[in-house]
Amino acid sequence: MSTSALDDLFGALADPTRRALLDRLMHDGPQTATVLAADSTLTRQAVVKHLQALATAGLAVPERSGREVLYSATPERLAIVLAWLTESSALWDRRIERLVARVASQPTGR
Amino acid sequence: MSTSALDDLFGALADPTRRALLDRLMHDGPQTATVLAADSTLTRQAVVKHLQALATAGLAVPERSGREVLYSATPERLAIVLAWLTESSALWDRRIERLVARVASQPTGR
DNA sequence: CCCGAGTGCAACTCTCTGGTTGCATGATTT
DNA sequence: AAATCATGCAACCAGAGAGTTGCACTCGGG
Repeated sequence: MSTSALDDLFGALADPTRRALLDRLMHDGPQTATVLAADSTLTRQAVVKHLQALATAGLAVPERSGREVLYSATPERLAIVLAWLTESSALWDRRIERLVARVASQPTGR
Repeated sequence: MSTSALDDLFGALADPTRRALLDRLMHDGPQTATVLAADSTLTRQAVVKHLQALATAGLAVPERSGREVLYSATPERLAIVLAWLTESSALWDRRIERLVARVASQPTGR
């Protein structure tokens, strides 16, 4: 119901495993779940679940390539978190508010 | 164990009720749990738990005043989230990286 | 065509979490 | 000192989340 984008985003980022996964995707580029699971203590299935969590939060996207599925990081949605951060802490610190205003003024896509 | 600050922060922010509570604290100033529970559908105890979650994340702090306990928002720690955001998305967008560098250059603690 | 690598689905366990209720404790005010 | 109001603590419950295992499916190469 009230599952807002922020819920999914913060929820996804609340798990250290997921943050690590996201980092790997961003640094090393698109990866398959089995590869990611290989140099992890986790099962492939566990990794898949984490990737799906990232996907529903909009932070990653799966793409089929032959018989394997590549997950890529799509961190554009982190802008939503940034927006909340600044908006909600506007009273706290005007500095940040100003900084964010600049970001928002530029095209968000890519 | 590995309960890092980010875990607590993102975890605390993942709940819409908690975000709403934090907003109220920031906008209306320090409030007591019973007051907050009054204009909410939740029990006082539920509110207390949420406030404690915010407290362990460092986003709020309880202060005793007579027989009541006032919770105040301490959003300075949101800077940690901001830091992670920019640091981890540095590859994604250099723009934000630059913006954050400025914030970091200024004294954080009031 | 068939085998293997990779993925998807489902069931199951365990723990954490959001929420409740009930009662005990501590401070205020009369 | 007593009644009151707010907080604190503990037990308890239902549901979500993290993780595992097992098996079925599908695509690609020999």
